[in-house]
Amino acid sequence: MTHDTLLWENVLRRAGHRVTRQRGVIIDAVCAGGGHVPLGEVYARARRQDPTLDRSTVYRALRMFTEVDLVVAADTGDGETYYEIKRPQSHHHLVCRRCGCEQEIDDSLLQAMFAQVSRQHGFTVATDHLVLFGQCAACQGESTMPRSAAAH
Amino acid sequence: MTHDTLLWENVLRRAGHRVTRQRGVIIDAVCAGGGHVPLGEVYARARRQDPTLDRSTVYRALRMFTEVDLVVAADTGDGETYYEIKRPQSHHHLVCRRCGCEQEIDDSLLQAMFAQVSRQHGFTVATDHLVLFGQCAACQGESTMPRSAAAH
DNA sequence: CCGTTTATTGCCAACATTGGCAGGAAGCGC
DNA sequence: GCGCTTCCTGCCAATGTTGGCAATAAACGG
Repeated sequence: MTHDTLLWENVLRRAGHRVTRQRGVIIDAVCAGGGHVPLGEVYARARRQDPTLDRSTVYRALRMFTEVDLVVAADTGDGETYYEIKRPQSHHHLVCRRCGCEQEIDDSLLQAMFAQVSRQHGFTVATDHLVLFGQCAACQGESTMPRSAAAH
Repeated sequence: MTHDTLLWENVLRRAGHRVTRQRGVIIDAVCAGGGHVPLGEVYARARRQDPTLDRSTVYRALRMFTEVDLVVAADTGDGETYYEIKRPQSHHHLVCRRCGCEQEIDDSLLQAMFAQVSRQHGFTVATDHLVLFGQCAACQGESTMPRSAAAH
């Protein structure tokens, strides 16, 4: 099990939210998915446990989970939002625009930049699941063409 | 005028796209909006010039403009995507989660981090309009450290 | 346990965005 | 200019997501 049942219940209660059967099913579904799970998959998986579950409930639950830092949401730009159980150490993702592959990068790479932003603008960055687009190592090797020409 | 009429026409032609009345109206509407323009505003403004213009056309044109680097898109997380004429030097945005205010930051702040990503992962980041969420200077003063003068 | 209070749910409608399709127009060679 | 080819547009349907509303159930005090 990726999450401790008591843990999320307490997080919710402490934040003033109620612990419901639906929310349990939903957070289980996120865990079951492993890494990044698109909402559709969370919904499908949760529906198997509770066939009356509504999509709105999943959306609302996931948004709330994000607010209390139980899960992180990432928009990879393909039209769907992906969810993932929040790990103690936050991380970010690189998404290749060419082949669509994803890889994780460590938060430490960004911390220096965040600190600089804070120094220069007094702004504390709280983005804990950034998605950076670009081109992965493999795709770079094979592409001699300009990006625009290869796109379609 | 923020954009040179001939410029965008040539960019489109060179990329193998056609120059149409609709696209002209749309890029004018983006320019007229100044900085960040939500799609709805681009649409509304463009409709005034051409009442038969369809929403899909605006979406498609803006996506294409983004691909040929005439425009940059930014998702600030409020449900709408914002568009902006691409400036020679790319920049990014800080959005305060508390008060919703936005400020620009320079690309140079991120370049070091991008270089590091490239070194460690062989991944070339091509994100040229990042939106970082967090808390602005003003909001930090009143929330992180509830001073004597603070709420209640 | 039982009732009260109020967050939450399921249903439904609305909004933002994308994709398919047939008619229309841009670009090009004549 | 004229016609051909192909891209683009407008219309419509579908998908992803959010919000309103009445019924329901969690949390809490008696």
